[in-house]
Amino acid sequence: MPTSRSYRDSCGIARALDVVGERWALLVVRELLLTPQRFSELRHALPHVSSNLLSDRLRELEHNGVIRRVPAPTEGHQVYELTERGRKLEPILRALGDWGIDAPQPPGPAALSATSVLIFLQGAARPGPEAPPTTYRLELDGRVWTVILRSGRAEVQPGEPATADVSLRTDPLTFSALLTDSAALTAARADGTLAVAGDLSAVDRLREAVSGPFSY
Amino acid sequence: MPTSRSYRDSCGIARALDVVGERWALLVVRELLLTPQRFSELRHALPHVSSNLLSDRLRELEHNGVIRRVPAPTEGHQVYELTERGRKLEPILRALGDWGIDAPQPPGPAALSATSVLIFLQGAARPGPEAPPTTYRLELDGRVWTVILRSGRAEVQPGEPATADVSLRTDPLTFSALLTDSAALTAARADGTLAVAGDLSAVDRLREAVSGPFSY
DNA sequence: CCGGATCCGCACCGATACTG
DNA sequence: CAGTATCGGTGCGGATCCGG
Repeated sequence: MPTSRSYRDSCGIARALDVVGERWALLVVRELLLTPQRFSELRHALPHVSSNLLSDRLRELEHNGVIRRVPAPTEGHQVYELTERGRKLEPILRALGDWGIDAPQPPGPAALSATSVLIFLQGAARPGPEAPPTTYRLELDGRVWTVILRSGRAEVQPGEPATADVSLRTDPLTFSALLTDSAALTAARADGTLAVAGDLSAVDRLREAVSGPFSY
Repeated sequence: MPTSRSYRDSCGIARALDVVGERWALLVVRELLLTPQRFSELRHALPHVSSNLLSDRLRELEHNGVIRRVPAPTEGHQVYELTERGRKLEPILRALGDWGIDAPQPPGPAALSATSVLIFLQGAARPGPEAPPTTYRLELDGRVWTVILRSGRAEVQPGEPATADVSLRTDPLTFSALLTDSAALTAARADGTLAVAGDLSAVDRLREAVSGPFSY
């Protein structure tokens, strides 16, 4: 049964928290920022949420107009996607993520979803505006993304690119390491957690775009 | 005993929620946005939080570097104030409040703190830039605030103004009504929930600054 | 296997009472 | 005034089960 408790406060902040303040709610919204996802994908992206709670949150967020449940276009199943109202949470979540970057890492093994890294990449990458556009085919957790470094920023889209300068297949954690550690590329190729094809130097440009002088 | 559970997720959003995602935490931060407050003031501003939970949250937020506990300058007691890190949550809370404005009002009687209305006023008021500055002495819940309509925005400060065009004494809910309802002024004066002295027309300018053509 | 639903134990929460 | 102590209820976490 979905939760229904309120702060009983007229303030807009409290009313917002009445809707998206319950545990896991904002992380579900985060997962839907880049593309609609199905139940099992959300479970995989948020491995520490129990299925009943995820089910409750989805129902609650749907009831409050933040997400909607739609049949997937080509297949038989259904997916969850943000409504226009839910999409308005995007700048808030980005700001919250920037604030949380300075918070200590949780102890022990921590999850990292594909959406999380890609949102970080999208927000942090500042490729030199004069650099030629570079297109990446990125396969993370079995899903394909298109990343384009172009005109001073990183564009991230779900699905296959028309053409790609380089193709990567790995997990989100390894990909995250690629973005910050110049030695991670060869290490990850060696132990098989990363498969690369195409222009290897494009990976370095990705890292430089995130950590480089254009970052700030 | 303070809560200590984590999303165990490396994403910045999740780490931010590990710090300020527990129930009531962000509302405590909201209360401290305009001025430091003491324990009893926080209890009065958040009447639905139990004292033990408030105590836990304050300890937790202090431990995580969001607030700090300092001795009040002139008196014997102590107050809670935001740290520099805590203050960085201000734009996030304002954005969240804007988002929550479109959420339904909670059913039944709802609280409204002085800080909440003043934050709303500060964010929504767009007085005409050419209008002469107006200073208000505002007494809400026994605490005095200075509000100045000047150069296209509303400045809100704790404490007594040097001089004031008008003085108001009322509760936050009534003051909120003054900001949106042109008939509320005479009604509130009639039933004694509002005491006014000085330039009455200045109250109208306050409401016009919030709802007027300069609002958007 | 996917998309949940059911069950259970516990930590968190909410309300009240109590204390220095 | 500024919390602490206590206690019942419930949201949450973890596991298992079930229909398609």
